[in-house]
Amino acid sequence: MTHDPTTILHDRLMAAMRAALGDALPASAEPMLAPSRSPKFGDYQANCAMALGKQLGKPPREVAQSILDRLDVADIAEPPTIAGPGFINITLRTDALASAVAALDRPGADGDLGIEAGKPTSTVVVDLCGVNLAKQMHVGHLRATVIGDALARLHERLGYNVIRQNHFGDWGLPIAMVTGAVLSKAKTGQLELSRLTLDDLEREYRAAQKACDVGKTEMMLIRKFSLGPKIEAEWAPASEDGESASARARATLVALQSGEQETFRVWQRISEVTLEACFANCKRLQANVTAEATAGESTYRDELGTVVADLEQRGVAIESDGALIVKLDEFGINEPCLIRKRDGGFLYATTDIAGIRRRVQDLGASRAVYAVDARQSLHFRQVFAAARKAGYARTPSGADAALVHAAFGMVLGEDNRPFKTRSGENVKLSDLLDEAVSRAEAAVAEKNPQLSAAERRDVAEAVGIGAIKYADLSSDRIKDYVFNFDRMLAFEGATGPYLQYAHVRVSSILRKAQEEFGVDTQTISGAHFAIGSPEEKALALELLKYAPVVRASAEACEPHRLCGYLYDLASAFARFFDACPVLRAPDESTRDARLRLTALTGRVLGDGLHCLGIAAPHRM
RNA sequence: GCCCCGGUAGCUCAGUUGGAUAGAGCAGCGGACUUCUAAUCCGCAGGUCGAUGGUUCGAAUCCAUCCCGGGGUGCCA
Repeated sequence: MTHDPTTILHDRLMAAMRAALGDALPASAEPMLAPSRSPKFGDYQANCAMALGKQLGKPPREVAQSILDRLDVADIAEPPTIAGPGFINITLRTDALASAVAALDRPGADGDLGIEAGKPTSTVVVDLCGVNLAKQMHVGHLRATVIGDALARLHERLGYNVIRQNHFGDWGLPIAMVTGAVLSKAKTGQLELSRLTLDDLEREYRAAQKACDVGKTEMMLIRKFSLGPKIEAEWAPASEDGESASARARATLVALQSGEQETFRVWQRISEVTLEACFANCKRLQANVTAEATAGESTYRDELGTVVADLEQRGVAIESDGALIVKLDEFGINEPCLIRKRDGGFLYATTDIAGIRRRVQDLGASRAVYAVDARQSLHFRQVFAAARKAGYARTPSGADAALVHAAFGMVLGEDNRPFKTRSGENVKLSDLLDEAVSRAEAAVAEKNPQLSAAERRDVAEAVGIGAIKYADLSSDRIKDYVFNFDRMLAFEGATGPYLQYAHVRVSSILRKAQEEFGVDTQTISGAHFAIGSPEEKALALELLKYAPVVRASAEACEPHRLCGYLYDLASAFARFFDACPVLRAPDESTRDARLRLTALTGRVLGDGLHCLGIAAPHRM
């Protein structure tokens, strides 16, 4: 039997509504039960009477009264009251609140911390990270990695079978350009493959790209504005250089595609070097992105032809101007999805359609989430629609898989422009992490000088990385956000460190309880909850919200909801901490009750931070 | 041109299927430490929710039309 007051009150209200209104009750009617905004309105409020009053043409207060007349909640609540236009305010009985909180703490029918686990699982695929071959990770990847990993963790926590997909950009012409460049430099001994670094690769990538681009824009402008044969002739040699570089790249691509050994081996080595750095960054970010979760675009190379042929054959795709497109007017999208160029080449939409097909048909996803830049929004609308049109998004059971673009905004600098270094370069992710950690270390050294050097480093790592992650996750992901070390690492206010500090205070109390009184977690979990003070009550009510918040956060793919909740919880705990002495409580049973409340708060904070991928240290 | 996303306190942001007096944090001012780690807590002040109309018992939230900012828009990814 459940102890969750929300469930109980919901069901009782529903029953009372039926009894009061009978057949007149609209089928869609809901009690509209929600936690009250302010303690003066009770603990919960039901807002259904106003809506029902409107639908039935009766005064809302009358409707509320007739529901109350048939509402039986005496076992868990004080007598409900009607307020304002027809709000039903409900205050829980303290014994009911205590047993509800106790149920959270005791895995059972309500699950651990109120989250049911072990339900038959369905599969959710989360696209995240999205690094590119031969390129450093930068701030853009930060969001794709941090948000994607948090969404994966949220779903995992709810018992879904989660498959992460690091959609690695390791295929195509630009990739062939670097591969060709590295290959020739390796041959001449200018580069040693075994000592290849990501910095080498990035340098080669840029050089190769420049070599192919040379003269290109100039020639385009000369022709566009008809600047004459003389100027054209001046630029012709440069343009030819660019052309021949591009031709070499195309030749390399052909070699790569046909699996020519030497080229392939170099490409593999480049891939290895890139991913090694990527995994190191992810590990440091505490984002679970590994080799098993990485599926390069190259892994689709044999599927693209099949997919395109299938689409063409079934008339899903049609020819237009020599290209192959999927029209999407029926989805309200004017721009068709281009899946094959006039020259026969495939596009990134082609790969992404194949990606949906793989996720749903092969991996068995009933939900595919993409943590990708909001600028790709049209692209995903097109690709999702095209996949639906093709039937690739239909699961074996015949249901439509949910396709979700968890779009996020840009990271901005203080000037409200895209976050760049002073020289206009992308900021390397590893530099960003280094700086956050070193700033955190300075702060930790100042705040807690007793820590050993080794412990200080560990704490700084947890705090610095946690600060960046919380800052990234805590506002609505669709919005751009301004990156500011001072603000995210400021140890006051709604930050990662604040949450971690709350967790540390819990640990500290529990440690002392053990040291001073020999009270350990076993003993505590047997203690009775007694909700006395307003601070204890507020904390208890906050704890009850945890499970619904995790569910809503995962459902909407919005980690910021959990962030906001954890801040509220940490701050309810801080008020409790301030007002209610635990170890120096007036008597032993109060002490143990408070210890248990403290321990439970610590568990929820730790669990919540874990869902966000933020470390929860025991000291700081 | 068309499409998408934003606009809430000086700054950074929340705001559940429309609900009570629009909430936090920072910055400002004033309090609380022989500490369970003050990386905290309490109080004060701060608002034309971009604008105007509409829908209704009730709108930051829904509808319409504008304004401002950002992004995207058929052969790059």
